[in-house]
Amino acid sequence: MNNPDHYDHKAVEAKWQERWEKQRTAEVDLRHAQGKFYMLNMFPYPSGDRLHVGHGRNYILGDALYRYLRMRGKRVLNPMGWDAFGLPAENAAIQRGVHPSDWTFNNIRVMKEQFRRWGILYDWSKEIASCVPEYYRWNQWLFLRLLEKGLAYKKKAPVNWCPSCQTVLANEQVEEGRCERCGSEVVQKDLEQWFYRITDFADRLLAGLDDLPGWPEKVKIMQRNWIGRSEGAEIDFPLPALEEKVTVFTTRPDTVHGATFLVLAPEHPVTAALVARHPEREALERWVEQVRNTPRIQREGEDTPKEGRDLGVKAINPASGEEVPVWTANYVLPDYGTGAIMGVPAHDERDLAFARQEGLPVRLVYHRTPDETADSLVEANQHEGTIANAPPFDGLTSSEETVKKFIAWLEEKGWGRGKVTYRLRDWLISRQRYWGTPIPVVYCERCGMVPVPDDQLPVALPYDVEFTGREGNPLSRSKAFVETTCPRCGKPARRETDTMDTFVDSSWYYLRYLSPKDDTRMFAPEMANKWAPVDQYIGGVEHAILHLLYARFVCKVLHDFGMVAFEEPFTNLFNQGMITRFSEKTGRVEKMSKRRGNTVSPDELIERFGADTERVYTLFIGPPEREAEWSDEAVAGAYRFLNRLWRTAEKLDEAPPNAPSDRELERQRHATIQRVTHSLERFSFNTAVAALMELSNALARALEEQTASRLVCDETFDTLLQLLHPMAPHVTEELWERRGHLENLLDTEWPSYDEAKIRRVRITLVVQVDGKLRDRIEVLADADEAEVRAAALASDRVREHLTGRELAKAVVVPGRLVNLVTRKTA
RNA sequence: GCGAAAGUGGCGGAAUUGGUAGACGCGCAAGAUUCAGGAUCUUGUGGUCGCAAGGCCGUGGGGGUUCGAGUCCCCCCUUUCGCACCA
Repeated sequence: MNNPDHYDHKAVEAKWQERWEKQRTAEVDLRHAQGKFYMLNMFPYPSGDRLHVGHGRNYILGDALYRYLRMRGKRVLNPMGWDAFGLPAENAAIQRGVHPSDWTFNNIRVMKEQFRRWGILYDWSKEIASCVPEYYRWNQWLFLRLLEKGLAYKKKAPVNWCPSCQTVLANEQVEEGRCERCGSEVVQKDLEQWFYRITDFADRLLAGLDDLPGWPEKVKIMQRNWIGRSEGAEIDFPLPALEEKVTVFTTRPDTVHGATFLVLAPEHPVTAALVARHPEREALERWVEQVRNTPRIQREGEDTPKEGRDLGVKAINPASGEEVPVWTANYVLPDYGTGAIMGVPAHDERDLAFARQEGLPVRLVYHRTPDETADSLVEANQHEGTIANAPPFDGLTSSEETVKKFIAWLEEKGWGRGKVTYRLRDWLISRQRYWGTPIPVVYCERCGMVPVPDDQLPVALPYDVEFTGREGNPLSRSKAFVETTCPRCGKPARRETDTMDTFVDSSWYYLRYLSPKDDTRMFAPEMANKWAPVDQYIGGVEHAILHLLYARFVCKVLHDFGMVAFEEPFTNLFNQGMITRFSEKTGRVEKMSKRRGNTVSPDELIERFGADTERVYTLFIGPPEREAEWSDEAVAGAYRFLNRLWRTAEKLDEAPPNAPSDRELERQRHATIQRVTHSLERFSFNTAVAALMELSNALARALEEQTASRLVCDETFDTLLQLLHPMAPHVTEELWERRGHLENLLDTEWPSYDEAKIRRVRITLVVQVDGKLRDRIEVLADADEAEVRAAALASDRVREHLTGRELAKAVVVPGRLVNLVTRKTA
């Protein structure tokens, strides 16, 4: 590249990357935490695909922030690691015959090199990978503690099974009835599975959100919805036929008198009992089976059509004393509330639809008008009116108070009790796959399930395993792994072959960075309490629920164990938006991905324009929290900008010793420092780059027109390099060095601005006619009296109202807001 | 259906939070350079009327508050995202 129009970005970038690596620029001695700032990018999964510029946005953003904070004098820890367990590694093994471990470490090598080429500074001395025994043994250790406390347990339950991935999925991993990873339709299976009791923490997870002002509102709302707290009551409906009770959950116990039927989920145990004694038993069994295997959730839009069967017995509504029929229907979910509801068609849309469809009676509790009847009901009456025919509550109107009175009454009568229900389910952590953390328990014929003792950890994955793609977990076919002895009695025993969900790995990794090599404990609490919680966490919104909820849960557990002093792992959270681009395959602008064939390779981009160009363009593309469309053409703009900067450096010595408009360039220089500083505080990198382009243009113009002095041009240029460094680290370091500065640019102090130099005064002229306010005129000018006058005089609006003589007489005081009261002569 | 965010030139987007709308960049146009293309540089670029000076219109639509509204209030429309039979 001998073209004089371009600087040699390849040489410059290689030079600085090598120097940063050699000097271990990003390494932090964790023993000193004075002025600490812990920032963290979500650690990536080392998949076989090379990172594209869409991924780059995430890391470039983090690095720019890192460099900025460092220049602000913070002691910044910015570590990186690998979320290295997971399905793709195993699939690669099946498809290509590579061992998941070898495949993963090779990918790590490749990705690490990509980070280097972006000029990203991570403290690699703290690197972790979740797939090594030194890491995952602590997953096992934590599992054992949870088991001791009853927070980990095994139960047989209907679970989501992905037939394509051959494993179960957590609720959080099912989207619209499909596997979030491969898109296959998920089926329900009854399996023995391991769970973490996250539901015990539902209230704390909910309350904790209020202490996170640094989190996007959107994420907090999503978590609140996911936890789905609702207050109401459980009510027992006697079922004489079975000599037991059916308990329902409702948020509207005040409508209990209007319950004209019960509906049980098809999965409800009482359903099974009633089906068994039903005359049409076989037909009903077939129907139940079919409902259970049909996903409840429709693709989009409408609800699944309601379908139900009369189970042929009556229950007793305790409030009204009436007999009500007991049904089972597909619109009642088995795992919410008690899996059974009271049907109150008058006051619930769904119950009304079902009652109308099946010809079930409707009974009003609340009346909006005295003559309102059940037949006149067009749609369910949700919240309005006055109670009638529901002694002893007649005359009450719908309110929280009324609900409380009903609950108290139900409790007094022994018919029910107040109850809070959550949508949140326990976290299903078992996976029937090889490439994950083995669950450390063994099964002994004599002792049953026995936890592996701490001193036998880690339970390591065997390397020598066959990956055939046949059904079942490859781990269960490894004799060397499965066959063991009982730690309690020494008799032959079998190991658990389920492995843990990879979200277990990522639920506490931020703590491991703080003592990555400690082989005596999960992490060092004294370090954790010095450096954690994470001050700034950066990652995609796709983790708004899964990862972030689990990490918050585990943090609270560790807090309860006395291992950390805090309850929330991430103080500030930033979700960067996705990069999109037109896809030839789909014909639409979509998220950049290999599958859609719309990726842009940073390797080629860096080859042609350099990493700094990609960085500047990526940060300039738009507000980082929003989605942005990649433009192949617009990249050139960033490239031109950097080259112009390079050329400007060569012209600096042409500036004259003295020049007329120093003041204007000075003003702009200080204003730019202010703008860039404020922009970076708000993650507004796009406007920061714009401000720097403006300053760069102004400097180039001043040099061209010889209007600013050498001294001011030099100062302006140095400031430009400093402010630009977080965005374009290589080229700025190179220019900085060439200008004879001895210290690395990254280690310089962020420039400060002089408010007095940049102040523009806003002057408000109040125009009064005969003592009455007529108009108020604002004039913007530099903080100089003469200029204020000139600006005021130049204002058309002023001329409309005031004569020149009046203005000349007026006293102008420089300041933030100045009133210039005068009177208009008619 | 519920919840949240957002609608500004041909495009991505600015607007010191009520004070010169369209910064910065892309694209486009003209010119310079070049055998040519590309690259680079300079100038121009919201719409409209005008030779020009300048005028008028203009931030999804309609009202309102204000000397002044992209910004505040009310009513609509559209788009995106999240949740969705949660009783």
